[in-house]
Amino acid sequence: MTENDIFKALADPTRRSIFEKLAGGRMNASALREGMEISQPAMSQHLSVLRTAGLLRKERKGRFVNYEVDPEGLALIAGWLGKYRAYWPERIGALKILLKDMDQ
Amino acid sequence: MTENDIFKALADPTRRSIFEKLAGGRMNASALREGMEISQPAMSQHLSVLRTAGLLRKERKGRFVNYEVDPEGLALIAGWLGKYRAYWPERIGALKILLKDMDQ
DNA sequence: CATTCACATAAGTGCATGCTTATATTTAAT
DNA sequence: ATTAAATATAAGCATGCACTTATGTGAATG
Repeated sequence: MTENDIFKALADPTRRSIFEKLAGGRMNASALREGMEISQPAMSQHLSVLRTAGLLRKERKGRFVNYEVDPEGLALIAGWLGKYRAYWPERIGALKILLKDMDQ
Repeated sequence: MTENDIFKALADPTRRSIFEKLAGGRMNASALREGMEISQPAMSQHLSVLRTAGLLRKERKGRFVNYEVDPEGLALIAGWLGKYRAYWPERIGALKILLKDMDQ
């Protein structure tokens, strides 16, 4: 779970799609594949990369495995972004919210 | 200047180092190379990737070319991070500590 | 207990990517 | 004008990476 793992994991558009899907709530690997035109092994490999990076957690549930967003990874990105705070544009709402939360 | 360009650009540790150096202020390509053990063409190529991604701006100054952080790219990352705001809060405390440590 | 289902792992393949050396380009200095 | 300095581009190469097919593992169901 390093900065490098995270950025490499997110460098792939398919993995970002998977991550985005999971932002909607926990889901198993088969459900994730629906409407994604991706093979089962490919999905499994992508999930492994995202998990190793600290962006996802997994939890076995019988013969299914549920995946969910792991805030640890997001915190690391936020930390990285925080280093460049001096350059954050004023107009960015999301950042303003982040900034506000961090200042408390 | 797409989300994909940005994440791919940041997936390389050398490029992240270059970007971090530039966070300290504008600098030309030769100055950036100092203490980095990287060839001139490699640096030029990295700068090109970062610029295409929208993470850097360039400005010719005589026979030097100064590079500086472009907030546009950071805004895009912030926008991406913003989509997962629902998962931020629990970790904001740790993030605050992280940022505090980095300020020293 | 045998089969089926959900998922993981192994091994191989083609393309992307970061490097190299060589050369071009642009501006400054002599 | 010539030369030198700063940077960019070209072409080739080696490694990484996302995919494939095939097979393994672990759990439910009949």
